[in-house]
This record gives sequence, C-alpha cells and structure tokens, in this order.
Amino acid sequence: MEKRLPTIKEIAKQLNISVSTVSRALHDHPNIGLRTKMRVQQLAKELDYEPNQTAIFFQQGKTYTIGVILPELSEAFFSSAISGIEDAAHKGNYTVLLGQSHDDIEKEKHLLDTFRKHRVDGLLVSISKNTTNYEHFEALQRYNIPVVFFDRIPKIPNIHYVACNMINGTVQAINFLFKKGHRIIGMINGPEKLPATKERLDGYIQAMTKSRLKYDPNLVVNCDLTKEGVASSTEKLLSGKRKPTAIVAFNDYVALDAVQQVRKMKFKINKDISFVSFANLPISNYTAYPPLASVEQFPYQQGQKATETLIELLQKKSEESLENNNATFYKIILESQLVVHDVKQG
Amino acid sequence: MEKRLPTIKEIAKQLNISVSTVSRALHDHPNIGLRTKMRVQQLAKELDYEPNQTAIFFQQGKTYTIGVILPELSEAFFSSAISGIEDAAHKGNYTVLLGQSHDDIEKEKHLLDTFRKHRVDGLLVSISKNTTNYEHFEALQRYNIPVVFFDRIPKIPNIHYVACNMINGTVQAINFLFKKGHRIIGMINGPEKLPATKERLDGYIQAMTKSRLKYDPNLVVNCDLTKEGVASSTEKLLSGKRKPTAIVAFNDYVALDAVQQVRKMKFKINKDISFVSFANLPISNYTAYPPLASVEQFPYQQGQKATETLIELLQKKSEESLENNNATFYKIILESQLVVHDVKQG
DNA sequence: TATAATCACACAAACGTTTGCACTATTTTT
DNA sequence: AAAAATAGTGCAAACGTTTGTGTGATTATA
Repeated sequence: MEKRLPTIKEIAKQLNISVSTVSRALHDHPNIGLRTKMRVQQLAKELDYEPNQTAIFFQQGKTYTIGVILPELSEAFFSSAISGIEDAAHKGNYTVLLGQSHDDIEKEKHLLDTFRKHRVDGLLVSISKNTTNYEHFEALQRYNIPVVFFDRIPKIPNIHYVACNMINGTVQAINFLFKKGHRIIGMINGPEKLPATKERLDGYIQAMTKSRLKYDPNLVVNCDLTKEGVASSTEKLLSGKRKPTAIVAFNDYVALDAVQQVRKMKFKINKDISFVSFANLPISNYTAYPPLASVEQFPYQQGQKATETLIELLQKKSEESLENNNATFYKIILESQLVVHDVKQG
Repeated sequence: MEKRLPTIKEIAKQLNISVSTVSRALHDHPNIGLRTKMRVQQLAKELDYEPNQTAIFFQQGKTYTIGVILPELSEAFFSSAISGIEDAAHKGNYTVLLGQSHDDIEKEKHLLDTFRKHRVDGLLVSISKNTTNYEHFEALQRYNIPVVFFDRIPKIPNIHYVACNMINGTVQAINFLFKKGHRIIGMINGPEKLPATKERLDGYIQAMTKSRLKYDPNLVVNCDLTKEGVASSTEKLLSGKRKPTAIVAFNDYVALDAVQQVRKMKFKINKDISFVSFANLPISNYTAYPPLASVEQFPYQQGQKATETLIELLQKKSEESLENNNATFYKIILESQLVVHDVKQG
C-alpha cells in the first residue's frame, strides 16, 4: 500500500529524457524547447508530481522555516503575537516552528539548539524572564542565523528588535487622568528589575513633571504581580499620607486585583479612586469595574512586524551572499496607545 | 566570514579514514574499534560538529516534525491546547509546525498542502467551523500521513481523534444546580448545527429526566453567541411562563453577557437566578458575577493527549512499515468536569 | 597448520534536486 | 561555403548522511 511518490526521475524515465531537462522544464528554464516543456509539465500534472521539499531544502541549504521562541503561549499577549507572526510568515511563504521556554533559560537554550539543528533560516525570540546571560544568542552569529527579538529584548548591542515604547502610552495615561481632574496619581508597578517596569516609571515621571505635578516616590510602589503582592501594594498606596485618587496599574490583571482590594477597603471605584492599566485584555469588557482605559501594546502587530523584518533580513542575506556583512541593525519601535474604555460611571 | 559548518567528510579527511567509519563511530556502532571511535568523537567535539539535520531528514524521509492546524490562536482554548501540544511534542523529540485556519476552509486546505510539502511526519488538526467537506483530509491517507483530530472533529469514519465529552459535564452541572435546590433550569445553547451544541443538549435532557424533572423544550434556547443574541435569548428565557431560577450557558462569555442582560432586567444574580457555564476561562476570577461553576474541557490535556497519540502512531508506522495497515483507530474521550467556583454569595 | 569466525574498516550506492559544463544539431552570419 | 552563434539536451557533480556489501587482517577453532 506504500505509495511511492513520483519524482523527477520517474518523469525523466517515462519521457526518455534526462532529469536535468525535466528539472529545467518544470522551472520554465529558457533553454528548454517548448515541446518538451509541455510534455514534462503535462506528465507532471498527471502523476501528481510534487517536488520533495526536504531534498530541495537539503540541496539549497535553506528551509523556508522560521523558529519562534517565546515564554508562554497561554498568555494573551503572546498568543496574539504568535498569531501575527504566523500570518506574516505565511504571507511571505515561510513556515513557523514553535517553541515555548516557560521562562526557563535552559529550555530556551535547548530550543535554540533544536532549531539550529533543524536549520531554520531565522529566529524570532522573546526572551525568558530569567535570561540574564546572552551567550547562547551571541553564539548564533557564528552560524549566520539572523535573530529578531521582540517585546522582551536582551540588553546587548548589535541586535535586531521590534518593541513597543511604553513611555508614550504611560504619558498618555497620566494626561488622561489629569484631564479628568486627578492630581494625586499613584502607580502599582512591576518587579524592579524588569525593563517594562522602568519604562513605565520613566513615563510616569516624565508626565508628572510636565504636568507640573511633582514626582512623589511614595506614590509609586513595586510589586511582584501576585494577588497578595498587589493587595498589599494597594493598601500601602491607599493608607499613605497623600491618598491617590487614581492609580496606574502595571497591567489589567493587576488592576483587577487592586480593584478587589480597594472594594474590600470600602472605597468606591471610579468615585473615590479610578484605575488605568496596561495591556487591554479582552477581559476588560466583562468585568464589573474595568479600568477606565488601557495602554495597548499591539502584540499582533509586534509579531507581524518582527516577522516581516526577519524575512527582509533573510532576503538581503541571500542577495548579498558574500558581500560585506551589512552591519546595520533594525530597531523598530511601535508606539503604545491609550485606549479609553466605554465605562458607565458610578 | 561565511562559516562552513564541519561535516562528516571533514572529519574523515582529517583523520584519514572513510566517511562511513566516521558515521558509525558517531553512532557507537559495534563494528568500529574503540581507538578510532575515540579519535572521531574527540575531533567531532573539537570541531563543534553537528549533524546536518536537513541531510538526515532527506536521507531518511522523516522530519520529526508535526504540523498543527487550528482555527484561531488567540482564542483561549486553542492557545492552551497548542501549549499542551508543544510541550508533548518537545518531550517526544518532535518539533511543531504551526498554522491557523482562521476558520477559513481555503486556508485550511492551503496549510495542509504546505505541511505536506514540508513532509511533516504527522498532523494535528482542529477543523475550521466552516469545513463541511473533508476531501482534503481524506486525500492525506494516500500520502500515508497520519492525522489526529482534536476538539473539532469531522464527521467521517475511520479517523483518530481526541475529544472532550461534554455530556458528563453537563449532567454534573445540572445535578449541582439540583442539589442547590433549583427545579426550573434553563439553558442558553449555541448554534444548532454545532456538535458542541448537541452534546450539551443531550446532557441536559439526560440529567433533567434522571432528576425526575421533565424536559421542557421551552427552557432551552439556541443563540448565535453574539452579545445581542445572548441578550435576546436571556430575555426570552426570563419572560417565559416557567421562569428558570438557574441557567446553564454555552460558555463563560455567554454567561457574562447573559449576566449583564439579567441585571439590566433588575434581577439579582445568585438570588433570583444563578449561572453555570462551560470553559472555565481565567476571566471568571475577576468578574463581579462569575458563574457558580464551569464545565472544564481541559484544552491543554486534549492537546497533549492528541500529540502523544500521534507520536505513538508514528512509531508504530515505522515499526510495522510494510505490515498490514493496522486499521484500529484511536477514539480518545476525555471527560469534562464541573469546577465549582469560590463565589461569595449575596 | 589449515580453516573458520571475528573484527575493523573502506567502498559505493542511494535519497531528489539543482546547475555548470559539454555536446550536437540547427540556424545565422560573414 | 566555411565559420560562428544559438537552441536544445544530456552528463555528472554536488549537497551530507546512512547503510549493505566487500575485504584484508587478526584471532579463535578444529
């Protein structure tokens, strides 16, 4: 029952011509006469011939495959991102090889190895939280496999990346609150060492000082993003000397957890205290007290853009070939944007 | 700067032995003397030799790659599923090639083609909503590429699949409500033609009759899952002759939309009327009025199980080879399970 | 001591495709 | 009519690996 798939050889034998002629005929090579071209192409169709890609990959040393490594697929951000990646890759005739690191640097390394062995043409990576050492990525340079990082970017020079600038969005968030009349604005930020945390803080400081509100470090608390951490951070903010009337939360989940704590303390949401947060998860539509607005980070677009960039790199690579290794690095920044929710006040 | 990666030939030349010896030495073949084995393995390490997988794939006609086609990655269900798939594949030393159909049958076909050309060893598929014709899958049989379907299963005989039995969960849901004292229980079901809808209905009828409550068709309404559809279905249920005190919703989103409508009609949630639903999205933890309980469908486990099944099939295939094509088909059913939420009453 | 078994390795084919080169007709140019 | 260009094919190498078979040397058996 084993169907032997038809090959170029088969066609050659049946038509009594050489394999090279068949190959060229199928590729519309100008050297081949119209007559034979037709005969070959017709027989190919009859036999349902399909080129063996693995043979072609091998022969050309290319796989038209992109490896994607990201921390956690079940996070909404990354599942959107992979969606954008997959769509863009498909459009560019590339295929996506997927792997998740689960924020474990060892798994990240292992995936990198696997993908390299699979001879992916290029890589798309959002690094794991626990990755602080980047040797495994630097090693890739030697293999001439281009990497485009997105969202979670390693702090090393000479890399390509696509990221979303949070500063702008944070500024918009503060300004939004300012216009609503808030003057004491707090922030529940993330773990201190995260770059995302720093960006939010920068935006906060920038916007506060521009609005002639002075920057009060007591109004900004870091937390570990657990429910308990958020609760205690919230409590700390609300029991401080200057009680904020609005809080910018690290993300939507933090906002929702904070809301719970606020209600436990018998404050009225959107009256005593309002929330703005990051991420804009679909969840917000369904909660009783969603944040007034969210800073959208466009994960789909980030994924898409990163993929397009990588494909561009791959094309340049095959064109230049041996030329001077063009040492220009793509640093693409998408702007985050505040999305105001349609919340019924009260 | 172009690094030529070291090959088996290189090693052979440097040690002045044949490539076959090198190959066997690297594979610990018993025919090779210990001395040469050591020399080869050491030089391999020195040169950082890594076998060229594309060559091996080509040579062996295997790719250790699994193609995955699913409708929409950004849906929570599928992103969990792919997570399970990826983990299981990785454990079995397979790699995952990813594609989403966006519920478009043409894209589904195209992905199938791409994956076939890439010579994936096997396929994991959750079919698109709009797929009613299954020829493209049947065609795969000829290429001897095994397919395991999951969650969304085509209605054709002789296929492998992994699915989740909703009937049991539905029965549990009704019993749960019965124990809470509810006697008039409504259901907001999905589109009529969906198999998922039928299963829920079956479970509903089964549980109602077993509980000596008679099955009243007026208590079950179908809806199109849009916000508006849910609203009107809810209204219809609540303004009927027999007003239900509890409602089983098609999924968590439907439940939340229904809750909104119920509140608009000035009924008290969990007092006048309670909800139970399907899916158990993380969202439930954050909403003001989550359903009392959800029927969990274990997407991660479904993905995992489907992958393990496929890998098993692939191993059998390579063992049996030309043997009788073992015509047993895996039909794996996971049981859904009611998860009771920790909701503060009132 | 002659024969058989074992060991350690080399040779070469095969997987399917692409592509530089050589070759033979035919046609075009001088 | 001879030389040159061109069109249409075939040959063979190459990509890196695995694996069946062949072969000489060493060791074990009778």
